[in-house]
Amino acid sequence: MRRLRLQLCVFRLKGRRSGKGSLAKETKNTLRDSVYSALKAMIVTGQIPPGSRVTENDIAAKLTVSRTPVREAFNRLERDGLVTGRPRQGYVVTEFDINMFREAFEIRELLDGHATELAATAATAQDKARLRAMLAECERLAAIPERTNREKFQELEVGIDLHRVIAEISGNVMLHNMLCGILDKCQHYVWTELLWLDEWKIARDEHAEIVDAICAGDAARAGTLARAHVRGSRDNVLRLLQAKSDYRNFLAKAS
Amino acid sequence: MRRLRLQLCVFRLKGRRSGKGSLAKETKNTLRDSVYSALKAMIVTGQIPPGSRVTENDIAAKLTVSRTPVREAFNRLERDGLVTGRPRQGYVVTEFDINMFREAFEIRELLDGHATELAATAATAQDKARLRAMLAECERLAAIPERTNREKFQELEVGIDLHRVIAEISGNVMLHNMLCGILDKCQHYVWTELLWLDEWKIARDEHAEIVDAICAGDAARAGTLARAHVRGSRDNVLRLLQAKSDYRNFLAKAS
DNA sequence: GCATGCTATTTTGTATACAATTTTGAGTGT
DNA sequence: ACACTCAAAATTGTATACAAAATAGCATGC
Repeated sequence: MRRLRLQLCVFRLKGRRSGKGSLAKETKNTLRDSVYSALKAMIVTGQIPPGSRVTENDIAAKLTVSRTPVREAFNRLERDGLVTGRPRQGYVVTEFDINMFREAFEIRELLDGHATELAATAATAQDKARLRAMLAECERLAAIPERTNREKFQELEVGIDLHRVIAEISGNVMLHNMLCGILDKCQHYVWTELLWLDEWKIARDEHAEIVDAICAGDAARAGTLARAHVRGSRDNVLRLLQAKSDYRNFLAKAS
Repeated sequence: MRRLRLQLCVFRLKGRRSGKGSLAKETKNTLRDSVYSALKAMIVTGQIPPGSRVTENDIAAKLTVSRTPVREAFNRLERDGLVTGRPRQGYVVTEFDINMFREAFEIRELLDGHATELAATAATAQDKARLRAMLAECERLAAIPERTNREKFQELEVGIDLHRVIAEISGNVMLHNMLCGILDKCQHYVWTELLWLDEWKIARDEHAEIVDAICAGDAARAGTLARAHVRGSRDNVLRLLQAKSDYRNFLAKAS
């Protein structure tokens, strides 16, 4: 059974402090929250790969805290679906499950579509500026020549954050929270499974169209575009997964 | 600030062991799970009223366990949105918030509608029998003459469970989980805020129509009915809340 | 050489002890 | 009578100790 070996953070996530060593008082919340954020960041970015077993002691030692806050963080992560734990067998980073991926996108089509409709009605001038700025940031990151995984990941993150922000603008807090939960999982999977493929590409044009519709206040069009975008993303991801699976089968047959 | 006084269970929830005294090995899972179930049942049924402050020590003492499993249960409950806790100020059973109620029903319209569509396609003969049995149970409970709150609550619970089962039949596990989370909250509110009103009535006929459509395999009709039913429930609840609010205002003005 | 059973280690589950912070309340001064 | 201060109590946050269970490794027997 693969055992976790915590690697140093390759890069920092904006906003979140991905803790290595003692997580100081940077985030002056409770330790539990800090551990939660740190672990979540490590999982979502694939630094702790899916399927790896994670023990409380290791994490506690790495982060130089006691097991208690680590346990509580694990509880929350389990609730998020990022780790799965059975009674006395510890926790495992949730493995990729193509069926769950399908389910997630099926729900996203509903929720994202609705959130985008609401956002088109509710967006203030400030909100619109914020969305446009995110698009610009995406463009900037995409235009960097010979970019590394770091830039690729940043582009992915901004692209997904765009949907989080749209959900926030919708004004329905519960909707926002639910979508964020789903997006965390998707991000985790996309990053760990797909980003290494050269063919990966964020649908920048689709994002731009959606933002345009929101800025124009055209709720119906924004919703339609968003739903189509989710379907497109799903198909794109499933296609890549298929290619990856084929490749693996090819390797297996060759050996 | 109101302090919690745990009351004895007035009646037991089917399936769940609502723990009073030491929660024995009935559920042979971990203590954390037992505490979680017990607390959740107490909150959902309003035995611990919204707004009451809940301290770890009280619960731990009542259930004769240490604070550790209680803390972990609180963490999960907070994640469910049934209690809200601020860093060093303990936990409070989430208070009723009419806006959150609106948000929940807005999302339910999407998710319940979709789940019902899926269920109409996916339901097996066994599933259909199960749904019909639940309807029959509802009828039976409704027909009891001079029924007490106990029967009223049971009818409510079966009526809500119907939606949980439909979501389960849909086959989309994530959808099922999300809907269950929302329904828990709604049940909690309906029970604590509205059930005392005589006008409260479950829409038995609407439920029957939905089940009929599912059994007929008519996905489109089932979905349409489900969405209309959710809207109807929302309007019904909001109307009752308005009446309650008016009543309170009347009392306040009179004094 | 392989399977089986036992022990030893690891790891989680629970309890308790301690620290830090917030709340409460009494007491004092105006 | 009211407000303010400070101390004591209560409560959560964290650490550690102990118990129970599961895993892993080794030895033994076939």
